[in-house]
Amino acid sequence: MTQPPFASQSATGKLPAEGTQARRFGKTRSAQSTALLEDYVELIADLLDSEGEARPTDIARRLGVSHATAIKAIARVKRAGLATARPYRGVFLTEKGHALAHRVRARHRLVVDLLRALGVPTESAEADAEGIEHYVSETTLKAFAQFLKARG
Amino acid sequence: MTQPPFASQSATGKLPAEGTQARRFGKTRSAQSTALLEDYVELIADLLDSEGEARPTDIARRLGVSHATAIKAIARVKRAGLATARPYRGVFLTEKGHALAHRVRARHRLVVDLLRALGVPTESAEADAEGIEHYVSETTLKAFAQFLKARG
DNA sequence: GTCAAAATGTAGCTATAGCTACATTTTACA
DNA sequence: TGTAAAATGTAGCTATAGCTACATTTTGAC
Repeated sequence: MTQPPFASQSATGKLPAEGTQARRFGKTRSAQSTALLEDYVELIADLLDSEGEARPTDIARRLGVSHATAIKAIARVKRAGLATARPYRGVFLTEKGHALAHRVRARHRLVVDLLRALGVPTESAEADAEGIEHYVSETTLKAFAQFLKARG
Repeated sequence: MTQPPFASQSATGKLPAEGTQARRFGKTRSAQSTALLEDYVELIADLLDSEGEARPTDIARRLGVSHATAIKAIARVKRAGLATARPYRGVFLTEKGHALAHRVRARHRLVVDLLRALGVPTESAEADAEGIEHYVSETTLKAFAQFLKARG
């Protein structure tokens, strides 16, 4: 990692209250556990739309993991009630899975649009959004939407 | 593994090229592995500044994890060459650790400042930044700084 | 229809990150 | 100074996420 270009003026060096900080980190950790589910559900939805089916091998290739890893993750997605799959048949989303995919897609687009509005090149915006999107709260999403609306 | 005949990725244009998408996800995954190191290093630096020492119990309490979990993580931080610690003595940062802490702090402040500039309430900005900051590329950071500078 | 290749599934390994329970060392104070 | 409490460290459990290697099922070419 390299040096960020600027330091801001709002540095106080003060730690937040213990409980507050612990709550924040805890939230961040639980967000990590849902990030994978969200990535899989979004990709399954995309594949269903564009290919008509979502196969483990395609999912694995898209995510850059082995098919064994993908199959295990798909099992988790199924356990979470987001998808269904029968052996040697494709993966399908449940109602709940479709709903999540819809939310995740909208959020992804909003994050990408915001980054681009701030002058981030499309490639970087898409790449960074992949990580960022899982950690953006509803409150922050609303602020993003407001900002984009305000500036046309 | 060959491409199935129907799996042309230009079908809808919704999905990025396979390799591109796999690279993005891979990057996101490796960012996750460094996120924990960054969190610990930043907190150790903060504690060293404000308390004069960084003790495992304090670190654990701040992060909202058990002290055993913190000690294991500290071992990882040491293995990464970012900190030193002798049994029953506090944790200290190496040169490398200090440098990382500095970069991580600057990045954190920049992300918080940007969110606030976009109208996100301070509480949400601080909380979301905790997750977001680990996934913001240098390119995006530069865009953030530029945007903040432009609007004074 | 057979049979090999591709896809899918399973087993078992590593490493991380969390936990509780227990052991050890320091520290504080009566 | 002794001893109990606090802090620290260790052991061992769960679960996730990755991998390779191998087994099974489906598919497709002939």
